[in-house]
Amino acid sequence: MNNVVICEANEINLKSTLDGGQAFRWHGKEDSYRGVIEDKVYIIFREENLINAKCINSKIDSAELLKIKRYLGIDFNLDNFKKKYKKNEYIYKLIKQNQGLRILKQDPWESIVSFITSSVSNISKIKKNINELCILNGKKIGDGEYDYIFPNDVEIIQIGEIELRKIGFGFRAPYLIDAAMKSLDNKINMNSKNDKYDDKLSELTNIKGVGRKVADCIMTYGYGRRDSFPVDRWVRKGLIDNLGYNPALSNDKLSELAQKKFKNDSAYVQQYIFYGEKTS
DNA sequence: ACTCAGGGTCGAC
DNA sequence: GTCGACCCTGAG
Repeated sequence: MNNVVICEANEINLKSTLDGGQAFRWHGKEDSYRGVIEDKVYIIFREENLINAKCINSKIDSAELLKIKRYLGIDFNLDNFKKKYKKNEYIYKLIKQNQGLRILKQDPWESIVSFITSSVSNISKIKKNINELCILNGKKIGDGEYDYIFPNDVEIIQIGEIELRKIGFGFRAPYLIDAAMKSLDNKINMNSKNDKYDDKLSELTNIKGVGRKVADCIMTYGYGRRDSFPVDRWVRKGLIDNLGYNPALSNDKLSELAQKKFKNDSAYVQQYIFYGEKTS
């Protein structure tokens, strides 16, 4: 189990990034988290002023180091982003307060399942649902409580709506089955990079249980898009209370307007508003 | 024991 | 565009 250095400690805040509501399978606290990326278990931790990673399944070579960095979104230049919003008092304050908060690049399928699950739920319940789903699927890859591979579309169909309801997915259970069927039928492109936003939006909102908000989350965290602006109740509050948006507007309309204003910074601006409003 | 709300969406009007 | 229904769970 070799340690590899990911970056300097001030480049990424592990707590807000790994356990702040964009991913639901990282367990730990403050400076050390354990979780699964694809089919391997990693521990990502701070030591002195460096962020390190180790893998319990195999040695981390240079290709795998790149994979981890890509997952953690280390390539995004937070300094430039911060400078750009120096004149926006509210956004600048949030960026300073939450230095090192990054957007992860997760697996599209896992994001689809996770954010369908997130509807009218809360982070602790989403984590509970998602982890029980992985445990039920049973592909264990380590000695830890949560060391399981995420179920694919076929496996979710095999588990079935009844079992999903039994482990607490509630009305979201049939939505997950619908998503799995569409994935299996190749109705969802898992590799799309340069799709037009509106095309990707309609592809995703075709899935039952996926409206604009959930689709925006999937595009942000699963497809690595930066032009999507998910608006939930927290982001709504931030936009209205602090950026002067009209409280009469729907979340969908707010998302559309914010996206127009922030363009390719949309995802990051949203992330800082979400985290800031939720933790204040 | 009872109410309330949590990273919304669906279907019917 | 508006409105009730939808499952479950932890907090107060």
